[in-house]
Amino acid sequence: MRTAQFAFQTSHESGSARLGTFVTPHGVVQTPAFMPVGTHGAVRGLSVHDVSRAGGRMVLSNAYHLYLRPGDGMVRALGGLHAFTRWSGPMLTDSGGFQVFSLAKLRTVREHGVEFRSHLDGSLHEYTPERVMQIERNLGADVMMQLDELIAGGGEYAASQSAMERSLRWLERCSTEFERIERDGREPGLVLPAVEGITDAHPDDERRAPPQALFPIVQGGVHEELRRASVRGILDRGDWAGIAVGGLSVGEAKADTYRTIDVCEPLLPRDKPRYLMGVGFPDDLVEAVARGVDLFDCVAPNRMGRDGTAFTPDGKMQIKQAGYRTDRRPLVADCPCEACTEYDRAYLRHLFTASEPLGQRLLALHNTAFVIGVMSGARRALGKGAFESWSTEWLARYRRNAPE
RNA sequence: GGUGGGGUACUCAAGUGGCCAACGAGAUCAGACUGUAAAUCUGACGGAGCAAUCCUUCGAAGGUUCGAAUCCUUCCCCCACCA
Repeated sequence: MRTAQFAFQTSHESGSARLGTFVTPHGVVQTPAFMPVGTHGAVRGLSVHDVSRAGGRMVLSNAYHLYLRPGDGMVRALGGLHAFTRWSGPMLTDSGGFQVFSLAKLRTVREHGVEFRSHLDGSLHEYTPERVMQIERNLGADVMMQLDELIAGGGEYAASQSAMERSLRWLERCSTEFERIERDGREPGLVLPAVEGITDAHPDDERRAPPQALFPIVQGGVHEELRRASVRGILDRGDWAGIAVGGLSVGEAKADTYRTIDVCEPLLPRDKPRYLMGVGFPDDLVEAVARGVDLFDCVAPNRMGRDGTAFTPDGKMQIKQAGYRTDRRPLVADCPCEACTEYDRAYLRHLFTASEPLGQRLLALHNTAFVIGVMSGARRALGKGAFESWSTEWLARYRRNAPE
């Protein structure tokens, strides 16, 4: 595995929390870090400049969605995901494992793979671990995720076990295919779509995939033995540039989420980044950093902003509330984002009541900048050796007005 | 002046004797969203009450009926066409 271009180092620790540096072929990410989600090759509503200005250093896209549209071969023919989207920094592609879960009504899971009925046009697609590796290789993100299977939060032991064990078997197949492509180049039969201006869609040196790393995903629901077995199974199968923990924040109680991270953490290699998939409520981020997680992604900041909920140091805020009608204050005092420095709450509320897309964009931008800011706050505290007091105070303030 | 159509809750708009405090939509208010089928979804929306329930409503006033937004009479407005 050409992981030489991937490296991870920690410089400070506080309990399980770590301050680290994740090196990828497209740049360096200081951890803990939040990765904004750009499912279709764009962080919804935001430009790459918006994301960059918000402090984003690494973003993700989704292999399943890009495979359906515009097609992974098309992305490759257009120069790969970096060139296509103009995001020049580190990128990660999720495999579509989450869609096995979220599009449950449209698919059938078999050992060989997943049969998907496209949500776009109803066409049938076979999605195997091998095919997913080819897709993610064609997309060309720095980090690619294995195909996995997850089940709804708090799932039964047997179902969790079955999904966990299948994820391990699929990891084996993903890994084998990943190495085959590494060795033999991309699948020789692939005919790339014709793209104007590109005369030779795949010159010889293009046959070799760009340096990429494959991350395995720990599964096992909220069952401790299963989580431990999953981590052991993953580590038995090789050395990875990073390890993800998946299948959390999918409906289970927060206490179970935290407890499950606690179960996995001591077993995970200390010299590799840990990526907690799909977690991104501000308090969950801080709790997970305290439990040794380095990387996060989540659609919630963007989506909740789009739907009118803003994150603040004092908890959630619903900008549509009538009380903000004449509120001239910024959304969050001292927040450096565009929404907070250029506009006031009364105007932002107005944009929402008037259904102006600008309001959605500004709150999505703010929330994205906010969670990224929480991560940089955590890094500063770690660097000063003050993480424990910082996180305690941060969580106390954020939750002070919470109803629960 | 004549003929026809119409006035329903914040707005638009169903409803023509009991199942109507009154379909539906919008607006408004509140809430939810965690590896994005999400500019989505949920709830409230005449008043009071935790609730059973009670009170006030369908242009106005009378009337018929066990019972009316719905039927009758008169009146007030609006629209179209004809003079």
